[in-house]
Order: sequence, then C-alpha cells, then structure tokens
Amino acid sequence: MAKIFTEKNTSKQEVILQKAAALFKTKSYTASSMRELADMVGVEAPSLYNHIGSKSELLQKICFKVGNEFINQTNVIKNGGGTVTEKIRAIISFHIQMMLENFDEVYVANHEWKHLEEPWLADFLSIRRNYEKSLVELVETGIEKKELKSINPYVAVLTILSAVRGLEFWQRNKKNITRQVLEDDMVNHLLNGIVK
Amino acid sequence: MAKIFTEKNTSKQEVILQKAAALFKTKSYTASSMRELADMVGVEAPSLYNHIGSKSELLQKICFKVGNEFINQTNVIKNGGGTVTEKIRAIISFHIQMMLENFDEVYVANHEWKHLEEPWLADFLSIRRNYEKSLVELVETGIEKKELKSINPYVAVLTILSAVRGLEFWQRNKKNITRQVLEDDMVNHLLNGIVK
DNA sequence: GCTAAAAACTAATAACCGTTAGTTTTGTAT
DNA sequence: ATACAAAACTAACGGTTATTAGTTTTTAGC
Repeated sequence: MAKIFTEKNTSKQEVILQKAAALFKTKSYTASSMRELADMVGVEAPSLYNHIGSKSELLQKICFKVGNEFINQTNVIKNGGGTVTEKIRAIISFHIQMMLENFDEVYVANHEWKHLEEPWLADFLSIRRNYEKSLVELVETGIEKKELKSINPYVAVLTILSAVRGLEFWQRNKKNITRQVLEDDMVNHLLNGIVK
Repeated sequence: MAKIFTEKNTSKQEVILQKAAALFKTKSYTASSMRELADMVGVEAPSLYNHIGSKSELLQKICFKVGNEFINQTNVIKNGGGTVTEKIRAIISFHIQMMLENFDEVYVANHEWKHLEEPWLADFLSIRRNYEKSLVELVETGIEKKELKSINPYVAVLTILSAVRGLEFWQRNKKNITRQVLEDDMVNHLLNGIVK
C-alpha cells in the first residue's frame, strides 16, 4: 500500500486544498497562480498534478465542501427542538463558528464562487438559493407563531446572512473583541435591535 | 477645440469607466481583459489608451470615487441635526440608495479593492478605516445619550455595514420587493430587531 | 537489495495578458 | 479645401498562465 497520509493524518491532496484556500483568499482565484500554490506547498508546480486534477477542481472542492456543511448543519438545527427564535440564534451562532474556524474556505466560497465553471456554477447557485429559501421558511414560521414581528422574511434573511458574512472583517480586529462578546452582541443586535 | 463630450454630456473616459465597472463586477478585476472592455465600448483594445492611462487606473478611479462619496455624504449627515438614531437611519438609507443607484461601482469598490496597487491600496484602506471609526463614534455617542443599548459599538457598526453591503444579493430579486419595503424593513431590523 | 509505484523534477507548449509603436482614418476649425 | 489634432486601426512585444510530456528521484513492500 502506498503512503497516503502525512503527519496530521491528512492526505497531501487535503494539504494542497488548505493552502489553496488560503492563497485564493488573499489573492483571489484568478490572481493566484499554480506556481505560487506550489511554492506554499514546497514543490514545483507540475508536481501538484500528481495529487489534483486542475486549478478549477480546487475551487470546486472548496465551494461545495463549505456549501454542504452549511446545508447539513442548518437542517439539523431546523429539524431539532426549540422555538424559532432559538433556532435562528443557533443558526447565527453556527455561521459565526464556521467563519471563525474555517475562515479561508468560507471566505473563498463566499467570494470566488463566480469563477466556478459550468455545470458547477449552476449547482452552487442552486444550493445557495435553496439554503436561503429554507431560512425564509423558518422566518415565516416564526411570524405565523407570533414569535417574530410581521416583516418581510426575505429581507430579514438577507440582513442576517449579510451580517454574519461580514465577520470576515472582524478577523482584522481579533484582539479587541472576544468571540463571546462578538457572538452575543451580533445575535442580540439581529434579534432585538440596538435602540433602547 | 476638440470634441470631448458625447451625447449624454459624458466624456468617453467616463463611458469607459462605467463599462469597466460593469465588467469588473461580473467577471472580477483580474479575470477582466482590456480586450473584453474594448468590445463593450465598441473599439479595439489599444484604442482605449487614447482615453485612459492603464487598467489599474480604472480600478483606482472607481474605488476612490465611491469611497469619497461615502465619506462626504456621511459627514453631512453626522454634522446635521437630529438624534443619533435618526442619523443612523439616514446613513443606512444612504447606503441603500448608493447600492441601488451606483451598483456597479459600489460592488467593485467593495470586492476588488484588494487589487489596487500601492500606494493606492494603503490609501483606500486608510479611508475605509476612518469611515468605520467615524461610525463607531456615532454609535458611542448614541450609547452615552442612552438612545442605544449598551452594546459593543464596533460590533454594531460591523453588523450594520455588512447588512447593507449584502444588498447586492437583492439585485437578483428586484421584482418581488419594492425599494421602500426593503429600506423600511432593513432599517427597522437593524434598529429594533425582529423578535416581538 | 530488488522491484514497482508514487511523486518529484526539467522542459516545453499554446493561449492569453497589458501595453507600445507606427500608421491610417476621422473630425473640426480656419 | 487645407491643416492639424484626436482617435481609430494593425501588428507586435515581452511576460505570465495552466497544463502536458518525458525523465529522474524517492519511497514502500517483499
């Protein structure tokens, strides 16, 4: 049998994927070269192709890995117990957690998906649309149950998703705000507002 | 005298700038070629250089035009009358208006600034940092005046700015939601929350 | 130590990039 | 009509891109 796994029990393909996410995040997909990626891995560019299929395959794997994680975890929360408000709180917390623990991949999926090639581009957009729709339904349930105000559910979902997405800017200011304050304040802001 | 202005009283340079914003928005800056831009303008690529200096100059002009507009208008609001809550409401409205009326440029400034070259990159980041700081101070004033809850002002600003930025996703769904509903609901969400 | 496979290397390809040079066409003022 | 400038064109440049081909080195099992 071949030696597939390195120290951290991650295959070389996974190492490349991780470095690619970091590179695509800082330089954007199109501005990133396979030579740069090879440098980060510590190898010449053509050697990468012993482990991966192509540059665009890297982007695909990053985007769909992130997309599926959001779909799955959110379904778990939706199908679990609790009030709608509690579920929204849990979903926001999960978004924050994903943003903090898988920053590179989430950032790339959020910003570079448009460079996916067909048919993956269409698939990705479909997944995202379904995800938004699923959240809209949750908010609609909350309105029906009188837990939430009578608002446009799409606008609410848009506002929430955009706000948590903006956590990427927080990465610059880690030092000043603890994660707990960040999470509590943002959830409270999005649920209860800031006006006294 | 040379003929500088075309039909809509806009110089050819401005036409190129506008088309460039649309192109950079849909394809991203690095994936956009001067040949594509030339196609959109209806000209061969080298002809562009009779009107502009370089590709990167286009990005600079787009980013700083947008940045300065935000700085200026927000200063007008901050220095005007009204409560802090009213001012925040006005700033959110202005962001929404900018997003709807100058979508291409705002999108490019938000997404492609990282491809600015030095020293413009440093300048742009400095401008943006000052803008955020200015909003944080406004929120701090609101807290002192007991208009706003005792929250972390930076998190609040982050949440608000990210939420309005997310309006770019709304462009896909224009038909279903009127601008007035969008603006009212989002302002209310960000100020008063959604929980009953 | 031998064998075979995995993974590294060098060299090269065709395609595309922003931009320049040099020339021709177009438009305007006298 | 002539003259001059603005703006279009074609051709080409040096550089970078992802990727392939072919070869050599490294690694793992017996």
